[in-house]
Amino acid sequence: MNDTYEPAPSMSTSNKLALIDEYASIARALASPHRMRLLEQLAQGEKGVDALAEKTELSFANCSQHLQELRRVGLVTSRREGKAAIYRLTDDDTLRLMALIQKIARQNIDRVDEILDGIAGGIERPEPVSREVLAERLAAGDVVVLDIRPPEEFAAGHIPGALSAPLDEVGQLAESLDPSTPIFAYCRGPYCLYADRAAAELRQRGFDARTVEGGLPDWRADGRPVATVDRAVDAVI
Amino acid sequence: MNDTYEPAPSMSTSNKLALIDEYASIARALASPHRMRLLEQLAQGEKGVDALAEKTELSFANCSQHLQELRRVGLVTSRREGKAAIYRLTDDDTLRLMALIQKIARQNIDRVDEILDGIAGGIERPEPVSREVLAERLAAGDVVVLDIRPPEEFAAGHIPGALSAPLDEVGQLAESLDPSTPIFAYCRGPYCLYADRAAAELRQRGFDARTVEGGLPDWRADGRPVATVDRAVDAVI
DNA sequence: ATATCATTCAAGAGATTTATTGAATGATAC
DNA sequence: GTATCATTCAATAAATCTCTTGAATGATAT
Repeated sequence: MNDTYEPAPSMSTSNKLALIDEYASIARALASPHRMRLLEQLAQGEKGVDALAEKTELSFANCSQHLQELRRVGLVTSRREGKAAIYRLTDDDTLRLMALIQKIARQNIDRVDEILDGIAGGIERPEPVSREVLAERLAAGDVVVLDIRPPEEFAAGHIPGALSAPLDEVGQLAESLDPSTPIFAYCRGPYCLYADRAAAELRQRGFDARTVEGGLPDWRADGRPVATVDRAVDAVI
Repeated sequence: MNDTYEPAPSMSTSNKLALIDEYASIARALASPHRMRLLEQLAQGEKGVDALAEKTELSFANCSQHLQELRRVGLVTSRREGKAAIYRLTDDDTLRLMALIQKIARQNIDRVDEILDGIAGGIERPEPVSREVLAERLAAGDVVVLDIRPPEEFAAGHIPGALSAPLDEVGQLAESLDPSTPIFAYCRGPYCLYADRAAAELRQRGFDARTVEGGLPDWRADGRPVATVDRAVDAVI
């Protein structure tokens, strides 16, 4: 950009700035709702460009360009499989980054509450229940436990006895539930909002719905049992 | 913004998108080298607008606008002190977010190496030394340990026996060191690049300089002793 | 080789972001 | 009250990003 007469007495400013530019470019890659949605899709498992274009309702070329941008900064990687290009998140750091951003968004309570209130209808949110309580009530059988994550993640591992209830289908599922039975909802973890959104919607429909502290990873870390779904072939890797 | 005719059958799409927009806007706030530099400055401690404008070489109004953008998304907060507006990072999550982005940048080894090689001059980077080895060599007294963090952080706590060597001053300090004595450099932690940059520069000058695994927080977590600097009044909070 | 399909590249109009300028605000001192 | 200083606001031109279009590539099948 500028600097041409840099005597470089110590660390040269241009190198320092080059690194900062690198940081900024990673953030820039995340700074688009479309790319964020692409990452959310990829968080559920690797997908081809066509599937992603369809899910995100982006044009083909546009979707491809966004994916390339994400790849350029190392947030996703791709491989070819025949004619198809399969994209996936590079590693857990990408997930962690998304989770951290979501956590910060949540802590912007003032602003996010305006949005969440659109979901919750102004009803006050109850405290999450601990995993210990969840385990007790689950053993007693007097609660319904919902796994709000995408079906792929549910299949790969879930709390035994939980029902798979992807966010999109919570409303539909609610019609078959008894409103007098409490509902505990969980998702990916403390920074994931799926369970919050689902519980808010269920409370709005008159259910006694609460979220669970932490998500499946925390449950697993407690040393508690995890169930998987055996599907036709190798649906679970 | 838009949506007026949303029957909201289950989770309404507009709420979902509103949240994703919120995430993206947080990332967008980070997606500018200038704002990233402002955050780096603020990571060293709270500062007024004038100090930040000077440090980052931004015009006053421009600096103020960038800070407002960071505040808008909750990454920093401000308070008034007389006529001055003092800004600081909202909480550790902002630091964590920066660290994670830096880590991802570092893992983009292909690209970042091109930049780091500009610092390292193509010399291969040795493995970091463990904190255990550091403690032994420090006790034996046959190494120089450098703390590459900003002076404020050094004052608040550092490895006993370490010299404060802010990145900007490493080159200058090097002139007073014996090139035959190995140098161990540390900074904030595994995702902070200060020590890497300092060690690269020192190696380029002919020193045997290596980084330490982890940073001061890890050292502290090991239960090892930490020294502080007592300054005039309440420099250390 | 040719055809076909999925993906990528390249270029341009349109929208958004940025830095600058100069004026407005808010807090303190007189 | 007025003056002064630090900061913020508002408006504009320049730079950048985005999406669309249509052509180019790469892999497979015929």
